[in-house]
Amino acid sequence: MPITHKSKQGNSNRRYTYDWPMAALTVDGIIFGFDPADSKSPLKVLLIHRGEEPFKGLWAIPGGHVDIENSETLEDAVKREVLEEAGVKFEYLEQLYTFADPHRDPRGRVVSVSYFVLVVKDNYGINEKGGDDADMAAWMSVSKVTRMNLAFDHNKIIGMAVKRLQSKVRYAPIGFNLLPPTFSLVQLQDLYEAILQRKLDKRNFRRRILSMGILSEVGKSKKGRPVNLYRFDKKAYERSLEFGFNFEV
Amino acid sequence: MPITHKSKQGNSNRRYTYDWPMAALTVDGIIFGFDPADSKSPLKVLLIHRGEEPFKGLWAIPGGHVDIENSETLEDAVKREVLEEAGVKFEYLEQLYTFADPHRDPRGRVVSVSYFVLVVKDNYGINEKGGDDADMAAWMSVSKVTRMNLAFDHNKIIGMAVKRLQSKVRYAPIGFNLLPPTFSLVQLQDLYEAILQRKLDKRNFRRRILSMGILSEVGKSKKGRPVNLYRFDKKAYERSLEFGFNFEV
DNA sequence: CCAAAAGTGTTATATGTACACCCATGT
DNA sequence: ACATGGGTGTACATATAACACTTTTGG
Repeated sequence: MPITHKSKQGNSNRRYTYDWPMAALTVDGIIFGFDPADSKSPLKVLLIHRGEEPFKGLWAIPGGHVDIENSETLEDAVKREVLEEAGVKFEYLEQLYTFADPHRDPRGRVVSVSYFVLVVKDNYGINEKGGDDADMAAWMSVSKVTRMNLAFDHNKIIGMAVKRLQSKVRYAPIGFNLLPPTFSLVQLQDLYEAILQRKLDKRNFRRRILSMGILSEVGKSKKGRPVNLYRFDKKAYERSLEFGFNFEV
Repeated sequence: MPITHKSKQGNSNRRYTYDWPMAALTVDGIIFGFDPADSKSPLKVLLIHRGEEPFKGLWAIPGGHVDIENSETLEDAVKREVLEEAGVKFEYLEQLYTFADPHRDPRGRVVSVSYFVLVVKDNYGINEKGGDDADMAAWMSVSKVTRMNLAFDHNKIIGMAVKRLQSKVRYAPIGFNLLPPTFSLVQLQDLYEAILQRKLDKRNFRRRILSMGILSEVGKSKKGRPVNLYRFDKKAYERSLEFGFNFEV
């Protein structure tokens, strides 16, 4: 039975006893970022290089145990883990799916509630410790990651997260969470093209986005040819919602 | 990182001890059924009347513990609980959301993975034990349930399930799982109107559904005026999918 | 003056939406 | 013969999709 494990520490405080075996509860955060500098595949996901077994040497989604003792919520656990393991603060968080296959972790029954996280990649302060064997964080292109062999069932998890991002970005204004507060329409379109993995018509895209009335103009860029800059106007968006408005790209 | 330790204390009952407190893992099934006999509010959800504390006397969603000892999957747990508690076999099952608020159950930390279940209501064999104090199952109108005070956080759960049903029924052919294998277009439209809570135009609805080419005619009803009967043609639907077809109502 | 990237309208086609009467049956 | 509920087509409005050139700047 997979839940049986020898104890390693002779004197650990095993103070908590139950009538039945219990599952461990963890959270995982699939952290997406957008890096315009990589014009080939700007959509990134943050992974951790595992320094320990199981799956030592493979890349994995950041995550860890929920602190039941301190009544930690799942969302707080994700925030904590993502900050600890990846040094990242995020804008947008949403529960993705719960993975609970009995054999997904060779150490025992581990239930993972996965969360879908969007960050402005500029804000990162991740631990990119060169060739070190310890845990190390890195932004990797989604297109590359989906062809890698990841730890645990993390290929499946990332696959689901990417699908969710692709579908949700089309009917909810979540993409803005991947951009700095102020952005150009070209940047926004590049973001959508990276996520949806197809080219969009420039004029149709601009007309559609602008006609929604959820962007505010905040001036022009100073360097180079003046570019119109916008910010996402959350207030205007919420006002529109009340009149049955539907965001849709 | 030790996760679980199992030990026997004495010979009588097995005790399981851990280094940290653990959360209990349960599943809940929000079971929807469609009852054309109730023309006023035909969309039903199956609830259990609680015979014990906490929340004794209130109605709740059927559910229960996952059998970790026997490496039960979450889906198997839902199937088992729903069959045990409600006597129902179902057609369609999908994970809805994981509810894990630290105080959602007064007895301790309980994480519930909820599942969204569709059944053909004719097939039921539920325990409707009159005025008994024991657990008792009943089909209740969704419109009524959303105005009742349910046990635990079950109002929230049902609210989310109804929203999911409403959105998903529009872009996936899941509604057919609430109807008998053979049905008329009028029945199908009644179903959609009950779920979406608005009237649909008869001619537009029929044209749209038939033009998808995912229904097969299987003859006419014998009693009364002849009514065209159809079945959902899953094969045809899947073939269409490969050519980029999108179900949408 | 040339390269690079931002910005801008019009037209054809497809899709969605509104709407009212006839027909077959059981009573 | 009448009440009930199933069945059917058209016209108009709106939304989508395809398409190429001009402008502004820095080098």
